[in-house]
Amino acid sequence: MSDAVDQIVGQWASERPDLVDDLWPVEMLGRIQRVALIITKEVKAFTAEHGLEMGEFDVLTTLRRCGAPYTMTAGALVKASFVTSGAITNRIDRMEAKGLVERVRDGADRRSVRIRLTEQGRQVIDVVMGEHLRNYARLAESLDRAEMDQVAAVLRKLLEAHGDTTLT
Amino acid sequence: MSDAVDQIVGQWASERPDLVDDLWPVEMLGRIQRVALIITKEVKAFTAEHGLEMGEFDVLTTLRRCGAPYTMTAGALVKASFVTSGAITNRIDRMEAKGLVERVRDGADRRSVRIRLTEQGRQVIDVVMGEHLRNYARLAESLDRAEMDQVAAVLRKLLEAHGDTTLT
DNA sequence: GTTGACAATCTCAACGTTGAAATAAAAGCA
DNA sequence: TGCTTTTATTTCAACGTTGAGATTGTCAAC
Repeated sequence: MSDAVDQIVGQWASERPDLVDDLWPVEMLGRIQRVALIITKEVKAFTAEHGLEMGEFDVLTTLRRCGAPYTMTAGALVKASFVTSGAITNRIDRMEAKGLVERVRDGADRRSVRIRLTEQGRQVIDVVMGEHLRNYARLAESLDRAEMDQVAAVLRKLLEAHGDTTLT
Repeated sequence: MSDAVDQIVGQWASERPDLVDDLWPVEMLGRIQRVALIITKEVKAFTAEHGLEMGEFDVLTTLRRCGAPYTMTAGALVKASFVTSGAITNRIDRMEAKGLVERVRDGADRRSVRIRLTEQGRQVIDVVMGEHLRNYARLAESLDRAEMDQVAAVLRKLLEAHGDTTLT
């Protein structure tokens, strides 16, 4: 069988025969990009069903999995995400308005702001996370576990090489 | 060794032991998302060095690899991309102002617009594509070819399952 | 030929992010 | 104590995308 990347590579091979020996990275990286776009669209649709932006869902999961009292500084959320500080400020604004998180000014260092999951926020993410994992499983159901393990192992190596090793 | 996804999965296992048996899709899909974010940032930085948005680069490659006369309708570009018609219109506007493409109204069906690579556009993409492939190779240099082939084969299967099999 | 359904593209306000500048507080040091 | 540097967050205009609607053109049926 063949997918869209096979066609793309085939077109390039026809149009730029001088590049045929350089097309091999596209076979993996091109597919990673396309899979990511498809998965992202699916996850966006999923979170929208629960009234959440993907970025808001990301903040909820980050706060929840760090454990009680479900609190991180704004700066820590920036480092744990792939977005800038301005984006985090906006997300917190929206989520605070929704009652999902609250800002707590730290007495010790009043520059920093602690973002804390509210009880409502914790209940929301505890429900949504379970469904998210079921949705994730559905998105991967065409593969068997051995195949997924192979991909995971290689991509772990790639992430390590790019320094993606810590959350903070 | 361990990466950020190992830590994320470990946190969830601690905080939600009831979900441990459901976390396995994160091992693959979570890593795909993170690798894609890293690669996207790198490619954005690369195209910016050549004065191009990533979306503009995408249009250039799509037109170039379809072969002479390097022409597609706006609708075909929408289908070949992961964005809406409004985004394509804006991209074409910008690229036309830069002299990279030109709009040619079709005589046969005047609703449709043929987008054609200009000579300048073709020269730009022919240079940039070669460098892009070298950059791609650099981004994947921590892996050997067998590992990449494994990932590519599994992701091809996943893309097929999600219907990502044709360009148009 | 006129009508109505369909198709291709463009328009535009709303949205989330970026990135640099502004604000405010803490820390280092004379 | 004063002064500078550094750190944490917020502000804000510019940017690209979305998504619904408007515009314009085609085609089949009558």
